[in-house]
Amino acid sequence: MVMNRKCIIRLSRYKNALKRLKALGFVKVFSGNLADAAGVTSSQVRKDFSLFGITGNRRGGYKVDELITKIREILGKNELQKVVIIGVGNIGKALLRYKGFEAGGIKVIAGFDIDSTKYVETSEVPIYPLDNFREFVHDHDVKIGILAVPDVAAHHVSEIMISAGIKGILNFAPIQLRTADDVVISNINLEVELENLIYFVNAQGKTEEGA
Amino acid sequence: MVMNRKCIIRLSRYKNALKRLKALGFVKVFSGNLADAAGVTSSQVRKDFSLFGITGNRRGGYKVDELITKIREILGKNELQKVVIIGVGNIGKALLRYKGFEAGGIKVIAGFDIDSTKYVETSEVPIYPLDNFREFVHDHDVKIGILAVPDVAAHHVSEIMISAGIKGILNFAPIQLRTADDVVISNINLEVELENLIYFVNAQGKTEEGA
DNA sequence: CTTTTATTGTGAAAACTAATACAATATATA
DNA sequence: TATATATTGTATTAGTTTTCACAATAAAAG
Repeated sequence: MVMNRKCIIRLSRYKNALKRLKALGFVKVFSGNLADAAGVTSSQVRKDFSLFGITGNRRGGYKVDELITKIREILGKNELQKVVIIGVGNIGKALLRYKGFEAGGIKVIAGFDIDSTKYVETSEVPIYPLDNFREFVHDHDVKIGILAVPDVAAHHVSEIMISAGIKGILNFAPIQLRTADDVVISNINLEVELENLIYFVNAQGKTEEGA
Repeated sequence: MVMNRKCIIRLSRYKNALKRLKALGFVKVFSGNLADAAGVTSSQVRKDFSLFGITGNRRGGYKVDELITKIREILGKNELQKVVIIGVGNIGKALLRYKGFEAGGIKVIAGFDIDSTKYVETSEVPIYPLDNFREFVHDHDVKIGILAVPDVAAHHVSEIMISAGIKGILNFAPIQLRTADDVVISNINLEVELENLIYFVNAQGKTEEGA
C-alpha cells in the first residue's frame, strides 16, 4: 500500500489529464503525454505506475480507458463517495453549490450548521442542525466530512465529527487539528497559500534583479 | 533565499501559532512550544529558523514579538498585500466575502467577471468587468490574483492575468496551468484533495484489518 | 523474417528533507 | 561567584523522493 501523499495526488492529476485526453479522442497515451499534461517528468509517471503495479506495453504506451479504470480503482472512486459539509458559511455554502464534484464520483449529500436560520431541508442539498449529525452519518455511512466552521469552533466540531464516525476531514479552518491515529486530516489554509505565493513572487523579483 | 515550499508553509504556521500564543499572554516561547502548536518537531523549528537566520537565546528561547516581526518580514507581510479575484462564481464569491484574510495583512480589493449581471461597484469589494482588469492591475500595482473561473476558461484567463502583470496565481480550476518562468502558480484542487482523503481512509481501513 | 526504433519498467545514483545528537552557552540556583 | 540545568544551533546521520540510465521488448519498417 503506497502511503506517499504526493504520489496519490499525482495519480489524481493523471486521472484528470486522462479524462481530458480521452475527450480529445486519445485511445492510448505514452508516459510523456501524461507527464506534459500533469506537469511532471515521464520517468516520474512510469515510476508512479510501477509502484501501483500499473503496466503498459513497451513501445505501445498505455490504453486510456484501462488506465482511467485502474486509477479509479486505486483511488476507491469506482463507487460514489458521499461527503458532508459542516459549517454553512461563505466557504461551506460555496462547496454545497459547487457542481464540479459529481463528474468525479463525489457527492455532497448534506450540510450541517448550528445556526438555525440556515436549515433548509428542501433544497437540492439539505442543511440540517448539527444535532442531527451523528444520526445522519450513521444512517448514511458517511466517512468523509468537510470542516468549514470558524477557527474558534473548529477543534470542538472536529471532535463531534470523529466521535460520529467520520474518518477523513478536509479542514478549511486555519488551525492545526490534533486527532486520533485512525482519522486522516487534510488542511486547506487559504491565508497560508497566499503567503506562500507572496513570498515566492517577492523572491522571484529578487533573483531576477540579481540575474 | 530559501526556495523550499514546505519550509515557507511551516513559517506561516509558526506565525499563526505565535499569534495565538501571544493572545494567550506568552512573551517568549521555546522551540518545543512552537513545535507542538504547529505539529512538527522542535529540531525542525530550530532548523527552519537557522535557514532564515532567525536566532533566539540559548536557554532563553525566542521573544514572541520579535519572532512574529521577523517572520512577517521574511514572508513580505509587513506591508498590506492586495489581491484580486477573477471569476465571481460560488468559490470566488465566498472568497470575496471571507473576512479571515484581513487580520493577516491580505486584502481582496476587487473581483472581476465576464458575466455582466455580477457587476457591483458599490459593495464593500467591487466587482468589475474583466475588460477593466488590465487597467485596474496597473493602477493598483496588484501582483497576486485568485483564479476561480470554470476549467474551460482557466487557461485563457490565466493568460490575461499574466499579460496584465500578475506574478502569482492561486488557481482553483482543476487544470494544470502552464506559464512563464517568472509567474508563480499555487493550485488548490478540491476534488484531488477529497480523492486523497478517500484513498487514505480506505487504506487506513485495510491496514487496520491487517493489524 | 530480420532489423530498426521507440517506449516501458526498474535498479542505482543523486538530490532533497527531516531527525538525531551533542557542543555551546545563557539563565537559574546555591 | 561557582555549579547545575535547560535550551539553542548545527554537524552528522538517516530517510524519502526524484532523476538517471539502460536492458527488455513490442511495434514498425524493410
